[in-house]
Amino acid sequence: MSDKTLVARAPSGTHDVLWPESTRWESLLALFAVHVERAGYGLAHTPIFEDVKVFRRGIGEGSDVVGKEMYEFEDRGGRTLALRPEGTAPMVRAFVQHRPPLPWKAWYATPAFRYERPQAGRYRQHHQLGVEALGPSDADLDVEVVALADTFFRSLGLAAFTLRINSMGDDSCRPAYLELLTAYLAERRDQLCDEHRDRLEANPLRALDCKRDACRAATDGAPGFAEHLCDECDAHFARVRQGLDAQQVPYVLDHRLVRGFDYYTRTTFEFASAALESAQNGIGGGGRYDGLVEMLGGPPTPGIGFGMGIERILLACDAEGVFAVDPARPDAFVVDTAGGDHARDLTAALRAAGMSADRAYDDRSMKAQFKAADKSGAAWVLIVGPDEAASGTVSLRPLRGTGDQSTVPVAEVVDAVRAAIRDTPADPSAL
RNA sequence: GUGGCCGUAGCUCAGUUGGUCAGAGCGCCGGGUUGUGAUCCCGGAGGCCGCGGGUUCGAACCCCGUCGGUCACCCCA
Repeated sequence: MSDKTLVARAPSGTHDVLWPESTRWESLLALFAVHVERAGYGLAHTPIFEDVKVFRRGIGEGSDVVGKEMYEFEDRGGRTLALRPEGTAPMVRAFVQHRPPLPWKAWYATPAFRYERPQAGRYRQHHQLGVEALGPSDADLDVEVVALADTFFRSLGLAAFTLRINSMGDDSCRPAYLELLTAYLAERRDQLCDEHRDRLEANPLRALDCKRDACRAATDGAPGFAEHLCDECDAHFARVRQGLDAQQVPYVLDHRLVRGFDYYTRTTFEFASAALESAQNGIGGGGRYDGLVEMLGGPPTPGIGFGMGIERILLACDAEGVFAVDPARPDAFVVDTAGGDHARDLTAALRAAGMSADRAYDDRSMKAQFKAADKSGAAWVLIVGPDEAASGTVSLRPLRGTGDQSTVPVAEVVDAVRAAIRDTPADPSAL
């Protein structure tokens, strides 16, 4: 393989986001920020790598993410670190380290790394938006978090998605339920698929969300966690459902919903897009993790949060034909066939006055410069040819919409463009 | 990590049973006489057919490997 093909290619499972797609990302981030900050969540940045123990303890040694998907490495000082595979554990680590006042409500936007076989909607570096709320065990906080995700998706225009929720109980009711489930599955051990027959004792919950027909049949009548919660968890879950109903957030109860991380307790939920053909249709998910802060060395502190995948959200938007973002168009484009001084100085003057301006380079023909102006989507073209240069003027011509070309003295150009923009409809494409 | 499919110009793709098969559309660049774009017309640049090896007189077309993509599984955003 030549050096060229070896180097000029993003690593497998990673991808570049260039303009104009990056404009969509920016918009998505901005919308998310406004959405969650309105609910009191503040932005937090944490390192993209952490001591590997942060993930091992929180997510769980037995999980696939920790067991076989982490980008783990040793730094020059001999520390064992890992690129973050998800956003919650690092945020909780930051909470434990700084102990901000409760309740602590924070949001994040971060890359996440998992060594998996790439396919559409599944990348080795993908990007997540999420929130975490620490402190209250109040079920209304669960409702707030879930509803925040739901309304965010809808604000993008997404409609073809479903929300599934379940309760994973807590320390006081999970052992008994696991025993019940294990006993039930043990009686049907022969019906389970190979994999889950082997994992029955280690993690019986996994069999519940197995997609193979054998397992599905065997688990169809299995006891659901929601029916075997302790009184406290049962009341909590009831309050959550009541709140979602009141907020008119559609959901379905799914006792098969088992999330992959060990830290989840009580409420868990997942959003899946029905518009995505791929098996990678999960666009967001999360849950309560009342024991995680302690696992990472902090005081007993309940918490809940969600994470959503930017790439998958955008794929879902494409599939539904929503959330198209128009790239920015410059206010003015300077066409200069009189040497280039005016293109250089006029764009600078316009930018200094707070307007956006662009130009062509390399002394191209007038036709070429006009083509460039058109492609840029500029609202106005400022023309400086030999005539204007000689008379100290600039011709101002609307590129979209109606209006005649006019000529103004160079000294008045900035003001003239400012006035012209003010009178131009905000949406040029509407013309 | 396991298995199926795929990999031709910037993009979307054609390329008959291996022998003018290196092409089209879009995009890009230039031109259509004297300074005005998005339409139209003409012309041009651009690809060692992912990469490496093999079979053959000869391979984009066959075989092997490798890299990448894609689909399913696993798991998840």
